[in-house]
Amino acid sequence: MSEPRWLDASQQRDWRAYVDGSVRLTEIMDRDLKARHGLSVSEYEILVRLSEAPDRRLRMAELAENASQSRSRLSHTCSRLESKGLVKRDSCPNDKRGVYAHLTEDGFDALDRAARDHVETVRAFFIDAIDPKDLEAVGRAFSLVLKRVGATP
Amino acid sequence: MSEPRWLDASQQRDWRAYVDGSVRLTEIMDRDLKARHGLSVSEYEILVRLSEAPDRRLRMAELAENASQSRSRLSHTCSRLESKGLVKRDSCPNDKRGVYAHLTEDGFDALDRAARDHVETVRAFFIDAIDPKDLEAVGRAFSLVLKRVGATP
DNA sequence: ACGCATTAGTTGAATCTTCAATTTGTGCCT
DNA sequence: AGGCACAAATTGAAGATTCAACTAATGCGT
Repeated sequence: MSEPRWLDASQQRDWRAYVDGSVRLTEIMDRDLKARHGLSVSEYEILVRLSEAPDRRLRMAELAENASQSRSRLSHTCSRLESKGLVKRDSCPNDKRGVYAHLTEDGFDALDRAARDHVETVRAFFIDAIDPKDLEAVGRAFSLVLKRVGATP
Repeated sequence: MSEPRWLDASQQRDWRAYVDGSVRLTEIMDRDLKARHGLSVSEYEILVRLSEAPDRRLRMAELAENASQSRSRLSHTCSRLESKGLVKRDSCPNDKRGVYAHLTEDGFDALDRAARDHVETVRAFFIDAIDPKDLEAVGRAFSLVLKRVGATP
């Protein structure tokens, strides 16, 4: 019941800048991807992680983990992606409970096209907006956040 | 149709760290606020902005802008907050189209309680995880992102 | 003062996400 | 082998968000 340790003025400013900036930024990314390629950011992320996996396929649970999504959400989103023909699911030989999601050719092509535009947006609103030293600091900062969060399941 | 300028390895790392870190972080904030106070992050943000406004009230459009939400989303969310008794809306004397949203006493109390816990979570997973110099860099970085994004309506 | 483009805000339907329950299968323990 | 706790994935309903359409009021230009 003690008085909480409030943030000091500069911590407050930094936290707020991050909160506001990141909300606006993802909104832009989302609009852009949706308008130009009909993909939401979370669909895009799924395609990215699959494209980087060996054989372009992953177990659902692993994909959920990589893409920072709940399993349920991934199931639903995968169904949509599957009906668009970008992803295919089939069952896993070893573990009969398991399911592999993998990129189709169309999925790979769609990702390739989307990524070309997406990278320009990332540059325009993030990379090019930030001083290179600060960008490295952002990287360090969020790696540590990630670590901290990861230690809390 | 030219080859896009892909990110170099360290830009890639930094961008990814941010994307993953921020998704996980907001997920934690959301769970925490919801579990302990029955508020989503976006509801919380609305209460915060109202609490800081003169007379604890704002026009809907201004509130939407401050809280980085679409007007439509704000309308829906405000309806929920209103039915919880945390916010009240009444019409604006000058501009008959206009609506003021303002914090109720209950709303202020709920925010006060939530903020005390929230600040601890922000510390635990963000402020305390990051080197102070890097935190400042994050603040600078996202202020610029915000500026860049703001110039694009 | 009239007309008309613009702004404030809300609404309902479609879409997406979360939550809790369900199904199916694994693997340990005895 | 039988029983049982646990893990993988999906499902459907409830809740939240987006999108487009709508109402109502303002204010500018003539």
